[in-house]
Amino acid sequence: MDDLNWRILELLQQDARTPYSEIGRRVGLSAPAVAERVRRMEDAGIITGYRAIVDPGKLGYGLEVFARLRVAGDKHLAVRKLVMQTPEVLECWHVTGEDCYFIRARLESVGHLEELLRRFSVYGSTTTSLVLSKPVEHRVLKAQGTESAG
Amino acid sequence: MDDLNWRILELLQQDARTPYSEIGRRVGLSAPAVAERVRRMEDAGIITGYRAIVDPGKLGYGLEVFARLRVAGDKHLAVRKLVMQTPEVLECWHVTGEDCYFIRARLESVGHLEELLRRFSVYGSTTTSLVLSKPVEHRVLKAQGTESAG
DNA sequence: TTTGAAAGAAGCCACTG
DNA sequence: CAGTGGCTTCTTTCAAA
Repeated sequence: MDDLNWRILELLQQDARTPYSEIGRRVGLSAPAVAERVRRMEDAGIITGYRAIVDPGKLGYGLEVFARLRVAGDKHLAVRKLVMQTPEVLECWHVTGEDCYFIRARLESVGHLEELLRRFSVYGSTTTSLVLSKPVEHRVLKAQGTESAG
Repeated sequence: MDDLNWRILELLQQDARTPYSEIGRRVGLSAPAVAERVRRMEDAGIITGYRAIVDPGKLGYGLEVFARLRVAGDKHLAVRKLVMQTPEVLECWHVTGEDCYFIRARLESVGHLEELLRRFSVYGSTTTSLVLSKPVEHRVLKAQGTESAG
């Protein structure tokens, strides 16, 4: 991971569809050279994929919530299965602390939320927070100080 | 948002670089027709961008944490400014409940975490959870039931 | 890593249902 | 009015140096 790779990575994080030719123009490399560097970062697992970002609010999911779930010791497998099978759950983290699972979900309505919480409360107590706004949404990962990885 | 648009959206969420010709093949449309539908979803704000997904762990940021921040009434602007200026913060949500801000950050070490928490504790008390694993990481948003938006 | 040639994809247009 | 097919331009890929 030299400086050129970081700059390529920044550009692709901002717009995954930037043509290699334009990336090359900006970082001072030919298109095939950029393609080769990207291929290597993919192979190394540094770049794990390319995604279109959609706005759930525009698709009928106006409610975003965090539900923190406090789970009894032997229910973990069941919880994992439930979150994986629940399409409303956009992300789920297993974390340390009293609340074992952080669940971020997108819902159509408050009724929809109540239904979701009922499904989860089988496995423990939930603490729910509505998302009001997002001061930081998709931070682009940049090189900080002197980096080396591999 | 008809069924075709949803299928196009699913494919682009899975791989933002899927060629329109291949999307067309899969949904039964010509490439220009797909391009036109994508353009309209972009214009409508349904698709907000395309991003390369990177693995911070492969780039020296082995620690992922949630820090919940409880903030006094008049410190909100300062907190927003701080999270926006802090590169370690990947996402930040302003939420309802006792903890006003949920902060997801990527760090190099425990020492790095301590330093980050010190910066935030100026504005309130923090509750930190280490991320152990992610049962759900990037859920693809799909049509549920009968959808209509616009 | 670069260059140059070939394959492929995207954008533009007139035309069709 | 959305979709198709052909054409042009740009991009990617592969070979060779």
